[in-house]
Amino acid sequence: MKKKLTIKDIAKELSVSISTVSKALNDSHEIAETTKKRIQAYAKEFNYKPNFNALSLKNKKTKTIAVLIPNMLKYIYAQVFNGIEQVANELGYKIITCVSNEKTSKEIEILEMLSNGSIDGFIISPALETSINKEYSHFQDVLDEGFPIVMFDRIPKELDCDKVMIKDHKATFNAVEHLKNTGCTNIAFISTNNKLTSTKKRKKGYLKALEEFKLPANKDIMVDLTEINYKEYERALTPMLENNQIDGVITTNEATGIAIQKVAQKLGYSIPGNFSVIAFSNGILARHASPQMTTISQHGEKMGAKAAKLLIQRIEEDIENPDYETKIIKTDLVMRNSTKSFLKLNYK
Amino acid sequence: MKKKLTIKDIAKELSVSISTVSKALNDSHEIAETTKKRIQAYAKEFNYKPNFNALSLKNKKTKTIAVLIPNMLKYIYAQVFNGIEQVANELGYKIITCVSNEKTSKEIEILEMLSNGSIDGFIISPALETSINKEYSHFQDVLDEGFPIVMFDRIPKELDCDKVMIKDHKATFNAVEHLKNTGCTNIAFISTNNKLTSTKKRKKGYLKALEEFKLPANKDIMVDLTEINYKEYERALTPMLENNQIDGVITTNEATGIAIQKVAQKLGYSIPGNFSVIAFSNGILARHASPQMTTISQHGEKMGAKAAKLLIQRIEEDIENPDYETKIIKTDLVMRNSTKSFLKLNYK
DNA sequence: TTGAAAGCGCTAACAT
DNA sequence: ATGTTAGCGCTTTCAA
Repeated sequence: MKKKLTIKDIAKELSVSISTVSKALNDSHEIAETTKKRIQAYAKEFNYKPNFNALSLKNKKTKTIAVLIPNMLKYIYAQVFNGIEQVANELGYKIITCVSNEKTSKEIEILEMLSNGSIDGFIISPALETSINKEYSHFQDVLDEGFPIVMFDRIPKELDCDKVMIKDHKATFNAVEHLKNTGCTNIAFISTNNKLTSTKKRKKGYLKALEEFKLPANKDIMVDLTEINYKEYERALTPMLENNQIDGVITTNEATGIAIQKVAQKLGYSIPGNFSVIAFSNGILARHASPQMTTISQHGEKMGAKAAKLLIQRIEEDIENPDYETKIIKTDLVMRNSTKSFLKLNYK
Repeated sequence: MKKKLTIKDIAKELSVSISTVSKALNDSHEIAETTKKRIQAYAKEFNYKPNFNALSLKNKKTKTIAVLIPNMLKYIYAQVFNGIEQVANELGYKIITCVSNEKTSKEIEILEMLSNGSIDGFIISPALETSINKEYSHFQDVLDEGFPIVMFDRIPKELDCDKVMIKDHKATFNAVEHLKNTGCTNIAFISTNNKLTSTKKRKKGYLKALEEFKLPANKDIMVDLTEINYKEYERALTPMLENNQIDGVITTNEATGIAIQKVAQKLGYSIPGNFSVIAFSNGILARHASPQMTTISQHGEKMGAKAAKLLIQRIEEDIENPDYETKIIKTDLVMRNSTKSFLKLNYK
């Protein structure tokens, strides 16, 4: 790598002291206008840039945040990343992006690697393994070292830190309400990770709504697909539709929503004529499905943006034991063509 | 932020000199085994981690690479990111991820921000705006400063640097060949960014194949959808199918492939019975389409992995004017259900 | 075998 | 208005 221009070089070249150069470049009032101009002009001409590591070392601030997510290929995480990126960029922060691949061991490695002054704080959605085993000590360690963390999506309630989350139970409750309002009477629930707290909450909201609206709660039409590859979804779901009179389905992700649509169509149902589908996560699949799928939007970008704002605020206030906040992002039903329309759409 | 443990602290605590601690922690042979053990034990107990910025300042190496992509929401870029991430992680590198949002100005900003010692090198796919206007001077500036760059996907042939690319013309050529082999005789071509070099090459390969296989080349069935929102794709494509006897289509991306499938189905075609589709980019949409779509895989993860390896190699060899390499990633046809099957599948 | 000192690039308190 | 110096945390040369 080519040698970079430093203030020392400039000082020597212009026959002034290093500190004069430093002050001039920082536009200090204690430097004469003329020398300032001279120095600034030189710096500009030769494209001087203050060395990042020297500054970070001095300031004990890197203006860099770490984003730790389970998997960038999942649209929701890419959306969250996008939200974070926008805010970070606006506020002059860089992002170091890391992927846990749903492995606790990888998370530990990453936290270890980054808690050495590389970054000022973390935005994290824990790995599946971590969430299921509730192994949060590595997060706690990092918190104890004084790093601010903002958790999102899969949130350990055991950890005392800032959080950005959605109301999963409310989201499914609203989805059931909409299905009921558009005429569904036998609503199924399909999940893909029933050990995840968020999945449990989603199911809870579903059950609550069934009760509230006096709809039948039938275990045969509550299916969990954990451990089943998405290629097998259709096969796995066929019996449920064959053996039950289902007219509405809620799924905890898009791929499952698509699968159930295909199965229903194969069995002769018409969507949304006599079969409605609402899927969690307003991603790219729903928009391209046939018919386009009504979804529960978790507003990934908004989540990311909020998380980034919260984290950067914490970093910059830099106080010992702050009052941690939990921000709630409202979910929305994004109406498309897998559900009938209903005029009164103000679920709250 | 809490104060971190430094070698100075350890030195004081154990009543040895700073340099002894440094050497002990680096397992230097010039330190007595007993003192080494003592120091290492202490460091371990109190979770000492060498300060990243101090090391980077000293070594003029950050073990960090920048990834600059147009948009993380596009699956292909998320795939490339994934490939980069895996290799980088393996080789002990961090990744700073930046998004240009297809804007040249954002690219310039980002390069400016990162070329100050934050990172050791770049992996870049230029923004649309940049590619179309062939405005590459900001990349050249960074190269001139001595930063290694690996370009992928959209490649400026004007720039002298390492590159990882696919053979776009060969890819479409093979796609046409497969369609011909499975009985298609009137093959359409739909693109979405006809100003992009890669799109031009794809079209060239298509035309070349038509010629080679003596298939009709009809301008009415070569459509470009630049500037048209994906929601309008179906409407925009309907006339072409209505007014022509088309039995095969190649599209330059997945969303367009899905759209043409829907239009064809609406017009009564059966896929792949009398209508075949091959789309560029083996992403998530193709797998969930009805029918599942045959695609041209660009092997995003492989591209990313190769780019990362190449970049890190350049960083670590650190020589003035290396012989830049251009690596070619082979594309593949991923056979699904939007094309008929054909036994002899060895296109080369 | 251990330690003192210089230096990476920068800032800032403290002279001059 | 400008310069000297110490120090951020670390490595490394040189001296003891």
